[in-house]
Order: sequence, then C-alpha cells, then structure tokens
Amino acid sequence: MLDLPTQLCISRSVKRTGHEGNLQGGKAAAVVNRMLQKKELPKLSEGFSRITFCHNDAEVQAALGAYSGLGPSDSLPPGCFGQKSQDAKVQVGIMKFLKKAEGPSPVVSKVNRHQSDALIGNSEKKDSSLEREQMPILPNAPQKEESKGKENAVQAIDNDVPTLAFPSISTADFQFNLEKASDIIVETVEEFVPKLGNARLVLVDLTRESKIVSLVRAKAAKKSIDSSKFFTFAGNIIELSTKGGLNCNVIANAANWRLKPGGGGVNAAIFKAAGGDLEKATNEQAKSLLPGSAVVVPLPSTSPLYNREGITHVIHVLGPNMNPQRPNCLNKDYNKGCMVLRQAYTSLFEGFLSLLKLQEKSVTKTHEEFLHHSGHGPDKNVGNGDLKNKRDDANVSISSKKSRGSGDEVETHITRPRTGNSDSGTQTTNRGMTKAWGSWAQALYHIAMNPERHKDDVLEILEDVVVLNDAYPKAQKHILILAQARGLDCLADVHQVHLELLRRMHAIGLKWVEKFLHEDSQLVFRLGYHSAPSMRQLHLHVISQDFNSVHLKNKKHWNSFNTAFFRDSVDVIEEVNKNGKAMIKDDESLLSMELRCHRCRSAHPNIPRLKSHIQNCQVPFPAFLLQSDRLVRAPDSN
DNA sequence: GTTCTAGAAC
DNA sequence: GTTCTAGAAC
Repeated sequence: MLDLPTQLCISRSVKRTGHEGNLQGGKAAAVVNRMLQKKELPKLSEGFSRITFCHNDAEVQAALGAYSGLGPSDSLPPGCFGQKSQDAKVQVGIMKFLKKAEGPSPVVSKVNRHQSDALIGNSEKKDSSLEREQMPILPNAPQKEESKGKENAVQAIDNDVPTLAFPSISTADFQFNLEKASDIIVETVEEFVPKLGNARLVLVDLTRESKIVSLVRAKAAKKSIDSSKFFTFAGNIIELSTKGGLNCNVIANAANWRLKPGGGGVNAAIFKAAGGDLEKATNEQAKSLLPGSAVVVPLPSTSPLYNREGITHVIHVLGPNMNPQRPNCLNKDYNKGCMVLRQAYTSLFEGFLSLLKLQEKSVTKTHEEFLHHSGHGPDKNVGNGDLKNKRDDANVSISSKKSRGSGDEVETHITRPRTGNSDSGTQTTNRGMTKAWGSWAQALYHIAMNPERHKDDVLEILEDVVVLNDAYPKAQKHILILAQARGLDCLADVHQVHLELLRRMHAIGLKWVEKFLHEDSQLVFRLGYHSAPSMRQLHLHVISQDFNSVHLKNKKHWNSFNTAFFRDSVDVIEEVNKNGKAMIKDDESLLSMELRCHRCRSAHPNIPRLKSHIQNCQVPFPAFLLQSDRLVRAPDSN
C-alpha cells in the first residue's frame, strides 16, 4: 500500500502544471483533500494475507527488496506491516479523514525488518529463541474496528476461529523422507481446506525455516492453498497462544503406539504440559493406536493446557515409522509408508472436522443442554460431556477410508491425491478428461449415503433410491430421483448392470408425476438426466414443463433442460439396454446456445424475455417431445 | 449448484 | 441510468 503523507500528495498536486483535468493550485489541493477523505486503507480482514504500508521512497525500496529477494520456496510471513498509527503528524485540514481511519493497528515494523532479513537469506539463528521469530500478526488477527459505520457483526474475530495446530508427522524420530512427507501434507491439506468452513489448519515447527516447513510452504504456495486456511507457524506447540499469539483450540500430537507419555519431541512435551489429565483422558478413549490412525481426546478443563492455552482437544496421531530403532519399522517401504502417512493426516483432519461439526451443532442447539459446561474455560469449548454422548464412533480410532481399493501395492508416486473415479472426487467427461467434484457438488451424495440424516429435505426413502425436491426448483414441480449406489456419480458411470435401477428410477418418477397430476392436471412432465451434472451422485430430474420458477435465472439453467444436454430417461434406458451405455452430450456449446422456446422454438434475446414468452406460449410441443413418451401428462388431457 | 459483481448491452 | 450476462468465488 503506497500510503504517502497527505502533505506530500497535496504539495505535488499544487505544483503540477498541465493537468489533463485543468486542476491547479488550490483547486488541486481541494480535490486531493476530497479524495483523501474517502481513502480507506486495506485490511487483513478483507482477505489479504500480507499488507505492507510504504510511506516514502526508502520504504518502497525496502519492500521491493524484500519481495525480489524471495527465492522460489520462500514466502513472507502474513500480517500487517508498517501501518502508521493515528497519532502520526499530518495536516490539520485532514483531521476529519483521520478520525474516520482505523485506530492504531498493531505496528510491527521492528519485527518486520528482522523477518525480512531472515527471508532474504541472513537467517543465521536456528536455535530456540524462536518466540521472536514468529509471525507477529496472524492473517486473521483481530483488528481494531471502526467504531461505527459498517456492521461489526460481519467482521469475525478471527483469531477465535477453530484452529488445529499439528506437527509434521513421522519426519522427526521416525525419519520419514521430507520431500515425500511434504507432498502428503500439502495434498491432504488441499483436500480438507474446502471442508473447513471458517476453521484453519496450521503446521507447527520449532524452527522457522526447517526443511519440512520450507517444503510445505513452497508446495502450498504453488497449489495456491488459501493462506488464511492453512499456514505454517514457528513455535512450540504447547505455548502457541501464550507465546505466539496463535489461538488453537485443537492440537495434534505425534503419538507413540502405546499412547504413553515420554519418548521425546512433541509427544513428551504435550503430555508433560497437559499434566496427568491428558494421560487419563487418553486412556478412556483408547489404549493403543495403529499407524495411520488418530484418536480425539477431550482435554479436561483441569489441564494446564486447557486453562493456559485454551486447548480443548488433543488428537493423537500415529504415523509410519522408517526408523529401524523404533517399533513397526517399514524398512524403507515408501509405498506403504506414504499410504500410511496419508491415512494419518486424513484421520487427523477428519477428527478435527468431527469436532467442528459437533461445535456447529452445539451452537445451534438450545443452550440448556450445555448449561453445565458454561463458565469454564474458553467459550469455543466443545463440552466434554456432549462429546461422550454424541461422538460415539468418532471417539474411537478414526482411520482413513480413502486408501480403500488401492490395496497395498504399486502407486509409486503419490503426486496427486486421487485418480480414477470410483468412489472418489472426480468425474470422467465425454472426452475422457477427469474433473474434480467441488465441495459444493457433494450435497446429493451425502443425502444418498445418509438419507435418514436429511429427513427434512427428503420426500421418500426407498431401498436403493431417495426422492427429494430440487433445492432450487426450475419449475413449479421439480424433484430428483436419487440413486444410492456407491460409485454411480453420473450418467457416464451407468452401464448395463444398472438397467434395472434406471427402470426403477423412472417408475418411481412416474409415480410422483401421477401424484402431481392429480393435484394439477394441467402440468406436463419430462424425466431425464443431465449429460454432465454439476452435482455428484446419479439423479433423475422430474420436472414440469412450465419452467415457472424464480430459480431459473440463466442460459445454462434453461439449456440444461431444453437442449440435447438433457437426456430423456426413456432414451437413456433404451440406449443402455441396447449398447450398455447412454449417449452423453456434454458439449459446453449446448449450454450457451441461443435461448429458444421449448414449444414454438422461437428465439429470445435474454432470460427475462424468454420467461415472459413461455408464460403465454400455448403452441403444442415439437414432434420430438411428443414421441416415445418423452412427455408425461394427465391421461384425459390432450 | 448459487451468489456476487464488473462491465457489456441496452 | 438500468438491465442483464458471464465469470470468479465459494
């Protein structure tokens, strides 16, 4: 942020001649003043990970030096640097502007310089005086807010977000290869970041520029992982809050298989800092741990770690061991090692997610249920009592499900988290390309897997099929017949074996159509699949042909139901019967085609015009739709 | 899938 | 000046 002093801006503008806007002298000064009144400084809460304020040439040069000195694997610590505090000397005439500006934000130029030096390559210190090496201000550190104006509620107090701090697993005493470990960390983090909500993950290491931290940082940057959701932090995991200003409600422990204190490193430190409470609480959850698994332990409120650091849970994780001096050594078998390490992180993050879910619930539940927890410890506490009751399967070992199917063998490089599309996050398009399902595309999948958990959204649960209203209906009646079969993400996954299922889905669709026609005999229905659905898990659209809905908003909406992109269920069934698969018309161009009325085929320039046309168009449907029962209407209507 | 918003189109 | 779309973000 080039934030030059007002005085300088004004004097420059006053001196300037030949301005395109014909501004000179006092007129120019007035304009600058007016503009500066509207000046708003950037804030971290807007989503920046790092802001550097420069007030003169020297600071500009210093910033240029800091950035240009970065190597490919370096990054600058996040935070807000060099912002002038309110009491800086400025021109009297612009005090009004200053009153509006933020209160003194934490000014950290001293630490900043220190860090910049370290990053440019003078980092000679790699000892334990790390506290000072920590990032001075977190990406989301709480900021003094303007006292009035914008709604404060929108501004989250971000150092209070759920945070999991975890050490690098298996890379210390268990001697796991750092290059491989860093790949696995970044890939697993990448997978979980979209599921985190407002929570965040922090890789903690004692030393600022340890090899593993540098590797992870570089790889995370390369994958553009959101640095407010995942970052690295130098410090001791047992004093992140008190010494580093990083509030973490959950920490991970690189545990041993017996879940006992001692040994060295993180395990010894955590058990020591948490006192006997942790050992006892751990024992209640599990006696031992398998490599690749994790166990979530609620930290009793009597534990010093709870009271001092605000840590409510410790998740013990056991990673693979490559050290012949330690139990269960894998003897350099990195195929297995990588798999187990990946499982370990997956289990750890799933454990953390399970806590987040509980927390969400506890926030929305009526509070009396949790009254007996109030008044103790930090308020982001997930009460221990409710954990016991509800977490029933989460409190035992969580082990990763993901490696299922890959068996023990091959998979020499683990460079990408997932390949193939069986039970995974990808779909195969017509041209054999695979594309990932975004986190938002999983909603139907979750409903299919656990329909009873979504009772409110569901119309009917059958043996292998779930019926539900489309969340954003594109017509008066628009329901989905959802298959529950695993690995059946979309039409491309459908084969001969699914023929009966397709027929059944069609029959169930017809049954609902019949019900709807009973309520309104004027409706006309069409049943079919999207060639390339946006939502994962095979679903049949049953949609009335009025397309009278506020949710029908754009070209894609219209064309996905009114071009060849929409595959009529009757045709799909016939094709699968005949060829063992359905034709898929997933050309992008279909979705951006001109807008044509589905009855009279007239073209319309935009959605609002099309919508007003179809409200009144009574022309009979085109011949294609009238054939083969592609349209379903009331028996006695013509 | 939706929401948001810059900028094109009107 | 307003309406509408398209692409990014989520």
